[in-house]
Amino acid sequence: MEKSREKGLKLTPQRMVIFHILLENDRHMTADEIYQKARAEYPMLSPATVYRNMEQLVEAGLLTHLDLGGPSTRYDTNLDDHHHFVCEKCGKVTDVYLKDIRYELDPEKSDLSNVRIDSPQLYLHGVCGECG
Amino acid sequence: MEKSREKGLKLTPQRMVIFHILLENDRHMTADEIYQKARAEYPMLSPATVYRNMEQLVEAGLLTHLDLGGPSTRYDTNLDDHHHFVCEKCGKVTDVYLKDIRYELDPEKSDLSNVRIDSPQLYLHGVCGECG
DNA sequence: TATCAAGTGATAATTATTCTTATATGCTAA
DNA sequence: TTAGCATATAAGAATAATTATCACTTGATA
Repeated sequence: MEKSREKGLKLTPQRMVIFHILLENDRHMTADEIYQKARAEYPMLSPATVYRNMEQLVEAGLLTHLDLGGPSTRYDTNLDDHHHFVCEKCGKVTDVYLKDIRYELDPEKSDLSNVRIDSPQLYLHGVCGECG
Repeated sequence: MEKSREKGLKLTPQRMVIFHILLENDRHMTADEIYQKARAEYPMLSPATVYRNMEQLVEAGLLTHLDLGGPSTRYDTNLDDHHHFVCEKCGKVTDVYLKDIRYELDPEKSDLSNVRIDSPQLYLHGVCGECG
């Protein structure tokens, strides 16, 4: 029975709390933000558990990293093909859906002929409605 | 003489060393990488001085932050209008110059009509020639 | 010359994260 | 049914990156 090689993620109470937080909140939280909220439901939760679980969820393909400056890694629960707008003032992140994106390299300055591009990610920086 | 209100950045020896490092090296260094190289030239240099100066240079418009996941902030000395390719394997960052970039929002899902967009930044993730 | 802003090194402190260790839990094989 | 293993955990130590604090220096300015 080839069963033993599976490394399944068990659905522990801690994970259920984390899932719950992820479902109820903003899509672009840091591990610490999740930890802070989760302790309300599960006070003995340890930060290490949250950090560990977040990375496991990334590996399992349920989350992705979001790289927006700032000290802490953010996680994105939105797995759709999308992009981001970031407000420079308040830091709020908004998902941006595109119908189309196309870009043309400047061949004199950039040669990407020998690289494999997986995913173009567009980050729109600016000032949001509330701040501007 | 309206001179006293200027807050000039003095050209201290420490700053000269930092400039020197910035000119001679990769365009996407972390503050610590710069510190490590700079101490060779100026052993009593303090890390705080490097971190402090890097942020001052950003404020002065001579550098920009580069947001590429990973633990440390990177600084970009290239002020041209450009974008970045990041190798997922080795982490190397390559400047990408575009002749043109255009994107079309999906109006049903994204409304950016009340935001001001300063700069679209394209990040191309993939695998570089050496790694792929 | 007294003053002051800018700048610095040393060090403490903070933040974000990871590691370590001892322990728990539930499945699986004997 | 029970030993053993993989998965998981809390707690706290440890680490890395960065920032804050403080006392001191320096060069320009009033």
